[in-house]
Amino acid sequence: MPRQTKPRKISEQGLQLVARRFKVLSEPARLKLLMALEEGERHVTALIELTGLTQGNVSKHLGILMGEGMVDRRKQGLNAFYFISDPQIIELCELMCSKLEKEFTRKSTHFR
Amino acid sequence: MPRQTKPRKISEQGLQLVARRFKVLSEPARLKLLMALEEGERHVTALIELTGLTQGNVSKHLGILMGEGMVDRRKQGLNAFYFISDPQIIELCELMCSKLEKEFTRKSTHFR
DNA sequence: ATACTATATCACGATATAGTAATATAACTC
DNA sequence: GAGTTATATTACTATATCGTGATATAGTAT
Repeated sequence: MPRQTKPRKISEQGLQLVARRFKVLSEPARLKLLMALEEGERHVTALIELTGLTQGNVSKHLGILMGEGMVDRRKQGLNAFYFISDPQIIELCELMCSKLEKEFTRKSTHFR
Repeated sequence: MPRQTKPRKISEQGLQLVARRFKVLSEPARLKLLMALEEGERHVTALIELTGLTQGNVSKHLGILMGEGMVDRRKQGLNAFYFISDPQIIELCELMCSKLEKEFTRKSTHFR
């Protein structure tokens, strides 16, 4: 089957940007946080409970996610409410998940 | 705007699998290799030239890509021809690229 | 068998990143 | 202001992974 889309020409720098984005998604802790934010904004303490991560760790990873523009924050009093600022990120994760699901389902049929 | 898809429930193990897949894509060297394979199979020496990576390094990264089932190999005499075994991987990269492209294009308009 | 080529693997040093514990900051309450 | 709570930041250790150089393996040719 031939390809539908033409190969894209990407510079070294472009590749590094792409790699960095993927790297942000390559950490279970950050994926956990993104999933916890899927249903709407959450403040840090809630995220600590939802994810089981420690406070400092949550803060750090949220910082990384924010640095890449995947989440943003709204401060209100003592609380910081985080939310997903780039819904396409969730799509990417969804795609990867359904990919894996299909893959394993397919493989499992080899044993029936 | 409300979400179209329901949040997915993923176990700790599932998250780790997803993270691992993303991690494979989080390396410029491996992205370079995948891009070089986009137009069809290539043998290792060709990949060395196309990517500018060293031989050992190419072999190592191809091994990692193969370990995750993203590429596969066909041996023919002295040569090893690698090819993309999971076209969806390319889709994922495409998605990330076009995402970044749009994002930067949009940002650039803020300065006109 | 020897020599040669293509690829894979190994051992290593250097770097990056995760997690933790401790501390700093900032907003609120009294 | 003193005390308290929520979050951010810092310093540190441990681990993982990259790239490299050297070596091993396997196919080919003479």
